Amino acid sequence: MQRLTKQRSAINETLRTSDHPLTPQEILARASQDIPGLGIATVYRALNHLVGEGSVRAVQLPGQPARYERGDLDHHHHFHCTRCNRVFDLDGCALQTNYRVPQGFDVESHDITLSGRCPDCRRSGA
Amino acid sequence: MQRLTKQRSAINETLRTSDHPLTPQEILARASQDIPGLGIATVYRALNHLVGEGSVRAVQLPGQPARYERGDLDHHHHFHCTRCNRVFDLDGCALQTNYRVPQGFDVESHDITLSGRCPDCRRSGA
DNA sequence: ATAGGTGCAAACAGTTTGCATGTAT
DNA sequence: ATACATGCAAACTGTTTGCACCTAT
Repeated sequence: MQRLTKQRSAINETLRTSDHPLTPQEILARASQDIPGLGIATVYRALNHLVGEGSVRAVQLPGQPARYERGDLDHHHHFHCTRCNRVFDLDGCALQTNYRVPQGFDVESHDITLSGRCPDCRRSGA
Repeated sequence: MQRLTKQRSAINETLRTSDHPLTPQEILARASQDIPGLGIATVYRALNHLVGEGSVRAVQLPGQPARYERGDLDHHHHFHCTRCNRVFDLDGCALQTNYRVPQGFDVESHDITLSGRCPDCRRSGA
């Protein structure tokens, strides 16, 4: 039901070899080196399939285009550099362990994004 | 330098009397009752000004259009119901107090969104 | 009087979809 | 052989912008 094409392999491979989440455009740029003529629609379709399967996860940052990362990573969160706009993985969970929501709410998941300056931007910029 | 027009008053009033963040479309719908003919561009422009001033804050949820809330609220986070798509305010900070990022990162802010089912959807839906 | 605001429509960015063609199975 | 995938372009959604007109100061 799921066909393995060279485009999907290239997209998968791109995700698997990145140490941080990538936007569809970044994935297109990288995978295009292997598959000239690759279209952005194909990237989106592949990503949606992979997300559906669970082998890829969408990383949605406030006010940013979606980024994607492999789905087999341990639970973690992200750091968004507001200067260079890069996203870094942060290990572990930053949610307060005893945080309680009001009665009746059923929490199924959580997203945490820390923002600020990454080491590079801190060193060079102000 | 900042002119007080009836459209801005209406937009401000809409935000000030809501107990949860509103999308530009929701703001338009509500404020249009006072100001017939109000345009969506005006809503966006007013919101951008207000955010710039700090009197309004943007609430960006993963994969959702931006929502806006008054800027004078205490630090808090949000709950997003994945069934009805409503957003609720959660009091207090849910960030682990002793959470540390790797050396060199400068954390300036954080966003936390809990997702799941709200009491209404839990009661009715599955 | 005039700097700034408004409404409309056009322009944009990110994402999805229709369709004819191509290809893994 | 055929069901599914691809590439292109058109469509869509959320947001911004250009422009002529309007209005709070």
